[in-house]
Amino acid sequence: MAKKITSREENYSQWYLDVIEAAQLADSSPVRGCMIIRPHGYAIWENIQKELDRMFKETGVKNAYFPLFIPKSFLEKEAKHAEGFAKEVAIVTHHRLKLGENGKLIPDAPLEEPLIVRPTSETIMYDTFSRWIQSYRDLPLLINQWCNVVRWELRTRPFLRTMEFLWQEGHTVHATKKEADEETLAMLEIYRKFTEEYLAVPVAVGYKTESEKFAGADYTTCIEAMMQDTKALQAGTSHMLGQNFAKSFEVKFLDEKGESQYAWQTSWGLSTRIIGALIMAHSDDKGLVLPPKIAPIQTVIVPIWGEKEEERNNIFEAADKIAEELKKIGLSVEMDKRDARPGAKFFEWEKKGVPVRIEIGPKDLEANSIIAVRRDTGEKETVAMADAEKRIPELLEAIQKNLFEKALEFRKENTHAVNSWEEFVSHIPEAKRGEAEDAKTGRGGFLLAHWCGKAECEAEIKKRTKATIRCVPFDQPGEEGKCVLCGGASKKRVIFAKAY
RNA sequence: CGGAGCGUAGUAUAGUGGUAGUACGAGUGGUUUGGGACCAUUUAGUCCGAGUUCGAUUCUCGGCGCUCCGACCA
Repeated sequence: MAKKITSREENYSQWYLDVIEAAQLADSSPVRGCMIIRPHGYAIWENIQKELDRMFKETGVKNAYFPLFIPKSFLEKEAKHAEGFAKEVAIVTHHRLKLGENGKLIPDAPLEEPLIVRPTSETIMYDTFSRWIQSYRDLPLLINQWCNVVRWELRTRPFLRTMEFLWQEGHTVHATKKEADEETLAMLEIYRKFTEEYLAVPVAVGYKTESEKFAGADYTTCIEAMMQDTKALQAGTSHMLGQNFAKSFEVKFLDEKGESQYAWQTSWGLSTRIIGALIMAHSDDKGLVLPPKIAPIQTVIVPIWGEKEEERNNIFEAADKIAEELKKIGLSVEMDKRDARPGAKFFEWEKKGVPVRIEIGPKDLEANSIIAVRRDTGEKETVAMADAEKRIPELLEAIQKNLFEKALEFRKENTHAVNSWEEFVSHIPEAKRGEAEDAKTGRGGFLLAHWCGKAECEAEIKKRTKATIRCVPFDQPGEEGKCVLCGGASKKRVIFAKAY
């Protein structure tokens, strides 16, 4: 029997920290809520970067880098943006330390203007963009930046909400509103495609409500995923900024008639939070389950040998040959020749989420075959050595497909159309200390319900159930209905869910 | 910053007002190797401080630490 790592029911976040061997620094630490990512977790991030970067570049986006520090005056320029981020920024006020009498270092030399550690880079980038852009010939400007940002959150959760996180933020500038609208949706589509096709995590796409949109945007679009505990996770956002920042930062251009115009802008981001989504969407009690397209190791080969040295050498030779063949067709292969028992190795690679394990032992060598084991289903099959380079990619493809379908099926099972308040609250999970007022014993999930569009109703529902509007989905058909709370008129259902 | 709970070996856990156990891990020697090996052996622990007591790991108070929950959050 496999040893369970830690029960998901008891403590979800501890469980996935265990499987990925990552850590969040404790609350008592001065850098509480920051995270440490070990090599195996970081390798996943590198693969995410690689694929996203490729997709961005196909649309003409170029990478650049801007300063970590933002002058306070920059953040003040766009009023809504300033208001939205003021509560959660780290501020640099000094630029030197002096040695005190007791050996303690004391901040010295205050800065004339405090610097904000970027919570996002709109302001510092657009100040520069205003100088880069002169005429319509300079547009569109399509810039992306891979960096870290800091948001001083009161309560953190590993990967899902950390004080410092890694992300990419894209910023584009356009001559027309239409072009910017299209860009906003095009980038969201890249996020959807990436998340579904590479991470095998199905997502709902739609608009954020006014109360949930990005501070300073005209509107925000998002992808929302469902985790295995039925809670929702915002996995990526794409914002139409309109001319809000253009007006604050003087991002102007001369059009074909020689007239000065404010530009239209978008920004879009996806962070290390997506690793949390990946872990929580697929993993089981044996550990991580990684979709083949993003797994740092796609196949691990575990040779099994007896006591005879000659036999061992023969097995190693055959294993090396298989590894070479698989590497030649582009797979990432790990060879595990360590002197340990096979069972111990199996468990270790399962915990790390490697999609396919290959076993080669004396019996297999004799039969000129190998054993291939799928991580998602645990199924074992015998494959002729000559067929390995054909069969292993097939298995990887099947795993990728199966993971997505399983997650999609789970989401379907936990999505409910509800038509009354009684029905709505019947799906809200049982109340714990200090939780939702109207909670019953439901399983949660996505609730498709009518909503009148008023922020007061949205807030009241949140207060009573802890469920928020995750998005106003693009693909919901128009349908006359009544707001689930106040009975006001509604033309479309929205997705309510408890969120991370 | 509030509310609750918990502090026993590297980790996970028992137990007791009088000698602190077990498992895993780690070290050594040997036998092993197709699902977390076995035998022998070694290793290491009651968060800190004060009080009650002949005696405190246990009871009381204070501190510190950790976890969970809440406020905050695109």
